Amino acid sequence: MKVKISQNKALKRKRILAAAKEIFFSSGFVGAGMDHIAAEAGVTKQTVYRYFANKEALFVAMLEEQRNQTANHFLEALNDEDPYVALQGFAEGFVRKHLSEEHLAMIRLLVAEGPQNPEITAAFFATGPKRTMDSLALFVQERFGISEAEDEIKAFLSILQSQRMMVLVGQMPCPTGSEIKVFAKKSVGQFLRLLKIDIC
Amino acid sequence: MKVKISQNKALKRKRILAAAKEIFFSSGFVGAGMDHIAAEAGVTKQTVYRYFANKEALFVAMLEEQRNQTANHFLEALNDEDPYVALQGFAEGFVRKHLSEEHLAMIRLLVAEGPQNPEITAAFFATGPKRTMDSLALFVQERFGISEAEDEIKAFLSILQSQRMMVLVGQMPCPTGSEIKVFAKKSVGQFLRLLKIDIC
DNA sequence: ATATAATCATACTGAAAAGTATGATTATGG
DNA sequence: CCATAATCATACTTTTCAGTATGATTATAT
Repeated sequence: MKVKISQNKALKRKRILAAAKEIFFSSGFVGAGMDHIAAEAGVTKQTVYRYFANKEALFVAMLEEQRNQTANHFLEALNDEDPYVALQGFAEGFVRKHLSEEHLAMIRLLVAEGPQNPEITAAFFATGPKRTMDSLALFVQERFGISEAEDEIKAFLSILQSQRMMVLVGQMPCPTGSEIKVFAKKSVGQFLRLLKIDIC
Repeated sequence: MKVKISQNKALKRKRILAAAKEIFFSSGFVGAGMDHIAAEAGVTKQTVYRYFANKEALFVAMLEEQRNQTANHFLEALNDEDPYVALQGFAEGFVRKHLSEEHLAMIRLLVAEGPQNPEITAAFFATGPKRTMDSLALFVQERFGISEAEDEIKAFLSILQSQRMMVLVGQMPCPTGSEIKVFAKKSVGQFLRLLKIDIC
């Protein structure tokens, strides 16, 4: 009983990329096997090699796919009319994203394979952080009338990202949703203090 | 005579561990070959296996060795009579260490192999950060009369460590000595602002 | 000095995994 | 309906590498 499967090439490509993501994320670049990826995609190894020249090409294509599908929707929170609510929402979303399983797995891959392929990691991180920085700079300019706050913004983002490193390195377990809320609130408070804004 | 034996054995062990460090750091856990390590140590593979049961045992032993030989001498800077000089010295030493080639290589190894061997990374980071936190807590208590500054200290250390992540991930090149100085100064200023200490 | 233990040199085993080959089978387009 | 391209199933090649085996050689111990 063969179900008629649409042999759409783009679909099959996506299936292979999804399987590659699954396996690369869970096993790392070297740990992932092409047979394994093919099986996960419900496809033969030869089919994988018809779409991608070799393992590294598949890896890079998968990173590309991932980067294109990843949206920084936490920036939208900055549009809230109340600037403090906006910051809180941003901080929460930012931390949540940077602690997501997908993001952690990606960081692990990039940190591990980074030295061998520096251009890959550089490309992946080229756009994201810059846009976040710019959005925050515009935000503090418009809402608080503060310009030249680059150092404070960098510090803010550093604080928000600190848990990621600790989780990556086994210093702490991945925090829960409510723990993230508390942490985000504290961090926003520290950001405001750095900007010399007294909230109370 | 017994002493002489153990000295020779200990020496050979150290040579093997040094070679392992070299190769593991430059090639990663999987990329490092036992033949390669043995050659680097000027020893036969069988000798390596006489001292260490297998690759993973050698890896763990190497991490242990590294941890024991790594001193947090940046803590000594906190003893300076001028608290601002003390903080500046601490910050500089802290950043410099966390950007050293050795430390970066170690982080890469631990982040990459972390998921497979969580206990290794946990053990490695068990003592260091805690002692640093405690020393800083004592410092602000004694010098500034501030207790309960845990959140601010965490933020300070997060800021100081932020460049490491960026370097690891290819967002920025490893900063020079003078750039580290400038960065440390800025960061100390932000720490003081978080503590509500007005320096000017 | 002689037995014992450590090291050397070299080769082998076994497993894993990337990539290839091939003939059969199935889908697709004209 | 037929030709062509894609996919399947399976097996093979080749390489790499951890770990083992062995016999020779050197150091250490009693």
